[in-house]
Amino acid sequence: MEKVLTDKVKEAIFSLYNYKVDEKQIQLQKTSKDFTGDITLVVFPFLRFSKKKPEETGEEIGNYLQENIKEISGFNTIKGFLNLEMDKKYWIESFRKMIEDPDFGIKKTGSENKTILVEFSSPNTNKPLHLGHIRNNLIGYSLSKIFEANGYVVKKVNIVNDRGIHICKSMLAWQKWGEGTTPEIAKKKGDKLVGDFYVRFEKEYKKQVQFLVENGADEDKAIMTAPLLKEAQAMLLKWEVGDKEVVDLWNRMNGWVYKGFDKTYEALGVSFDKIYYESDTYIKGKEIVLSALKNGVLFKKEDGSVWVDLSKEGLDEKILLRSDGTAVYMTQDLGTAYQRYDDYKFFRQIYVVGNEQNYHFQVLVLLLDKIGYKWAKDIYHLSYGMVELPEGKMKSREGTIVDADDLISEMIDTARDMSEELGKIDTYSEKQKEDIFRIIGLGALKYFILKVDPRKNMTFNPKESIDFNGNTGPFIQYTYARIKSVLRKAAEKNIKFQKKTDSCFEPNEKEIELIKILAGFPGVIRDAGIQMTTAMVANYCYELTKGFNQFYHDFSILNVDNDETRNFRLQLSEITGGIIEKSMGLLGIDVPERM
RNA sequence: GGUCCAGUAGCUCAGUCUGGAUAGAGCAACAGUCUUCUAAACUGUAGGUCCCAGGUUCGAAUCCUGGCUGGAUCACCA
Repeated sequence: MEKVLTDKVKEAIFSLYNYKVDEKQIQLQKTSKDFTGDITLVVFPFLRFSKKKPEETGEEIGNYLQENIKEISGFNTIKGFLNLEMDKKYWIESFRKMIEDPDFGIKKTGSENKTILVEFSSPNTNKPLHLGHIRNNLIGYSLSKIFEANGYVVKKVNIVNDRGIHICKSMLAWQKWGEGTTPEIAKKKGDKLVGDFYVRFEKEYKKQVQFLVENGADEDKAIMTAPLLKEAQAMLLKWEVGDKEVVDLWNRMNGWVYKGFDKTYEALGVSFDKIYYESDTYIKGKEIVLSALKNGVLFKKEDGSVWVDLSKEGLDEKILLRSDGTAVYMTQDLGTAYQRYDDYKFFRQIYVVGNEQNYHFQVLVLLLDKIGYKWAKDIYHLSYGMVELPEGKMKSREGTIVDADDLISEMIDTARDMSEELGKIDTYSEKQKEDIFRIIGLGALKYFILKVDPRKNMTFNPKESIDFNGNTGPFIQYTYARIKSVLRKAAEKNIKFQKKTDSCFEPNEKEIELIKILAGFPGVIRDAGIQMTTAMVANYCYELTKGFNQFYHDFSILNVDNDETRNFRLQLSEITGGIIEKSMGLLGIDVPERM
C-alpha cells in the first residue's frame, strides 16, 4: 500500500503543480491516534511547489488521491497533515491475506541464501554465569531467531575462553585445598565449584600480598611476586608445553564447568550450532600473526614481542604476541575469526559482546583488514550495554554478582507463588504446573531484558525484582492463554469457524484497530532485523496484546447471536494468538496454553 | 588527559538511525470495573525544563557545535 501511495502522491504533485518530487520528500506515517485517519501524508515539503497554504495543498492532494486510489474512503487536513482514511474493505482484505498465509510476516529460512554467524555467550571457564551473561545469551539467541525470520541461514556460535591464567588459578587452588573434591562429592554444579576455587585463590593470594606488605615489601612488587601467582604462572607455562598432569587436570576441571554451563544454557533455553575453544583457535591465530609479520604488516620489538601499529588509523600500537611468544586475547580472536570464515563463508558475522570491548573490536576489524582478509568489513560488533544494579556495577568483591542459576530459580519461584495464590491451575498435575511456572518465570525474565534496546545499559533492582503485571512477559503470556481458552471453549461447544471472511462484513473500531496492529507484523520483523534490536519485537508484542485485551474486554467472542460476527472474532483471536506465539518465539519466550 | 557511549515522569523504559501534530507505556499513587469467553485484565485521574546553551530548519527529544553529569575504554588481562 505504501508503494501505491508513494507513486500516487508523486503523480498528484506532478499533475497539480507540475513538479517531479523526490521520493524522500514523501513522508507517510501512521496517523496519530488523536486524529481520524489511518495514514498521514506530511504536506509541508510540497508547499514550495504549490505556493499555497498547507490546508489548501493538503486538500488538493487529498482530492487527487481519493479519486485515484479506490481504497481511500476519505481524508481530512489539519495544519500540514493530510490524514487519509482507508476503506474498511481494505482492512478486511489484509485480514483475509493473513488468514490465508500461514507464514505471514516470517520469511522462509534460507530464502536469502546468505549465512549470518552470531557469536554470543563467550564465557570464561573460571566463573559461573551471571546476569550479564544472561543478557548476552538472550540477545544473541533472539537476534538469531530474528535473522532467521528474515530469511537468512543463521549459525549460532560460542567461543569458550578455556585457557589462560584464570583457569590455572582455579586449578592451583583445587590442588592445594580441594582435597580431591568433585562436583559429585561436593554436590555442587561444576561451574560453581570451580568458581569457588577461583575465589579461594584470590583470597589466599590477597593474604600473601598483605603479609608481604606488612613485612616491608613494596605493594606493587608484592602483587607481582607473591608465591601463589608465581605458581599459577608456572602452571600456565606447563600447560602451554603440554605437561600431562596439568593438561589432565585442566581437562577434568573444564569438563565440570561445561556440565554446569550446559545446565544453565538448558534452563535459559539457548543452544549453539558450534562451539569454538580458545585452546584450539589461538594456534591458528599465532600462525596468522607470524605470517603477517613476515609480510611486513606487523613489526617486532627488541624484546621479541610482536605488535601492530594502528596510529594511522587513529588508534595505538597493540600487542599480538608476548615476548615469550605466547598468545594474547587478540591473537586468539584472529584465529577464531579466520576459522569461522573458513567454516561458513559468512555473509555477516555478528559478535554479541559487551560495550566494554568496543576498542578490542575496533582493533580486530582494522587488523583483519590490514592483514588482507576482505571479509573483515562483514564483521559487526553488536555492542550491548551493561546490566547495572541501582548502586552501579555488579562487583564480586562486594558480593553483588547476580548469579544466573539463582535468578532463574527465583523467577520460577515467584511464578509459582503467584499462580498458587490465584489458584487458576490447581486442577493440573504437578508436572503440568511446574512446566507452566517455568514458562512464566522465564518469560518474565527474558521479556524484562529483551524489551530494552540491546545497545543501552540497563538497571536491574534485585530488591524489586521483576514484575509480572503491566508491560511484562506474563501479561503477554496471559493474553495468549486467554485466547487459547476461548478457542478451547469454542471447540467444546462444537462451534466451527471457517477460514474466510466475507468482504461485506463490517468490523467495529476495536476490531479494525487490532487488524491494523496485526498488519504491522511483517514490517516489525524486517526492521528489527535491520536494526538488530529485540526491543522492537518486544514492544510489538505488548502493543498487540494490549489491543487484543481491549477488544476482549469490550466485546464477547462466543456469546453473540450473529454467526458471521462470531466467526470473524474467532478468526481474529486465532490470528492474534498465532502472532503472539510467533513474535514471542523470536524472543525465545514460550507461551502457555493456560495459566 | 585521549577516544567512545548515555542523560526523556518519583522509578524502569519506548520514541532518536529516517526531524513533523498536544512527547508515550508500565510500575508506584489515587478513583472506578469481576452472577456473563481467565481481573496476571480493563477504564479514568495525577505526574515532563526530553541534562543545559547555542545553531540548522516552515518545524528539533530526534541533526550539528559547545558545555555539564554519569559510564566504558586506553594492559606482555580476557
